[in-house]
Amino acid sequence: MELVCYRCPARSSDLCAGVPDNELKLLAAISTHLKLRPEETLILDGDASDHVYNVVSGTLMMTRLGADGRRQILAFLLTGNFIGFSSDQLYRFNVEALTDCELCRFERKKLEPLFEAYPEMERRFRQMAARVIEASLDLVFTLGRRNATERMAAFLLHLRDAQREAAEIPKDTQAVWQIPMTRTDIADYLGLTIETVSRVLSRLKSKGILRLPTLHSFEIVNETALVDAAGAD
Amino acid sequence: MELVCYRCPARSSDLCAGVPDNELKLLAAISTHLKLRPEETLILDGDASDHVYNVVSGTLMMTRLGADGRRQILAFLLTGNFIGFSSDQLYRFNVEALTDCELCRFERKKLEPLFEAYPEMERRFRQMAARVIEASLDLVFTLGRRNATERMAAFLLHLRDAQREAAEIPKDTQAVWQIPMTRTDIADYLGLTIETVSRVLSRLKSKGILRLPTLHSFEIVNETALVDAAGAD
DNA sequence: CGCGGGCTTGATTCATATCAACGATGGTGG
DNA sequence: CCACCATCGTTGATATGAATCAAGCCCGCG
Repeated sequence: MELVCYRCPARSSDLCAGVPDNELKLLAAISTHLKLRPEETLILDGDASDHVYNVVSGTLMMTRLGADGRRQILAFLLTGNFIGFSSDQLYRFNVEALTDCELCRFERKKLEPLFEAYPEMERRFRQMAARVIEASLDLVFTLGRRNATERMAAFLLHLRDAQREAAEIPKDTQAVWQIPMTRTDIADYLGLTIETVSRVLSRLKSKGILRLPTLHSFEIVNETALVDAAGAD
Repeated sequence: MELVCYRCPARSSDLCAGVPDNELKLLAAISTHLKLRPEETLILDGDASDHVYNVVSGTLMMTRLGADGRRQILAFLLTGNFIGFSSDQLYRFNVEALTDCELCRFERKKLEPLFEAYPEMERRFRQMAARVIEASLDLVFTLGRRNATERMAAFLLHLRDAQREAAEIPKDTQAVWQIPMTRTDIADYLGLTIETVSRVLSRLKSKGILRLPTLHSFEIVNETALVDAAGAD
């Protein structure tokens, strides 16, 4: 049981990093493992918020649906990310798997006592919340003040950074990065249409800034130009 | 000294509500009072994040500036709101007063021990963080998926709700509400231009949905129509 | 081999930005 | 107290970036 946590790819996530190795069994005792296949739903808008999750592997997305079907993707969730901040008894968003996913699931009310026992864990939890706030505000800036090209460029750089970090790849490594989501998902994240996403990618490619070996991968050929295209910030 | 907290308009804010009356002196002991005049700066991008704040009265705004001067307002901060979530040693945003403001200032490192002593306070702090996350995600949806009219309508309803709550005004009261910010501020919050804001307001007014007694106040004449105009969500 | 879903590309439309002029309002100094 | 000016807001004309409408492509799969 302990081994599960020891070998967990999300061991160093904020949630778990606050617990010392020798106390990991406490975490393991209150957690259950969970696997999801692509398109499976983890949380539906309106679900009771009595469980929280840690992403062990895979990619998920957090979405909100407007009454008339408009969809906004609020966040993509990758290895190490925490899911479950809620000020209410109910979740007000959906979470859905994009790829095969492994998650760690905690009952909220069992997790909370640990915060009293391990102030370090609680401290990290707060930092985690702060990071989520900052990520949301970054997206606010992007949606409020960047044009289509800038949004796309910033998104790709963000995707790369997340994968770099998760895989601990050194900064100057040239690599082909994954795009785990569809064009539609990207559009619904960046507040654009699928056609605009496609056009902007084509333009970045034709300018020699990107390579797009497959629909779901990219390589940055000219990083300077891409950073430049991401613009103000 | 204790009296200051007892009579504080933000006594029931999340930060302070976790502390029982008889322990208020602990909060008072580590807090200092602060007044700001309109346009004064509380936090500058890059400032050390070693103080946090509670808004006692007045309105402030949290902004981010792009390299080329583009500005996005990330949040308006009203009575009872907390300022200071940061995952880092530095703040990555500005906070500026819109009106005369009173604030309560805490040293972060003096506040944190209270969380251990008062788990209820810590619990409320987490809830507060969750609310900030939800507010940011609401704005993400607005910027990503609503048109100019919908943004404006949603914003006005939000302004009303915040004031209603702060002043504890019953739900069906007809009233003139304040608009503490300029048209430029509204534009920079909603990801629009000042001209568009102006036009949308004029249209809502000419349709008989709003009254605009002064530049900085509004009255909702036809609430149903306004809610309708706010659209999907 | 044909079919379908996801994607790209092109033509056109439309919402909002931009550019430009004018109007209101509030503060200051004569 | 009034007149002036600066600032902020409104309104109109035009430009433009992205949405919408419309084919057609590509690749995996039955």
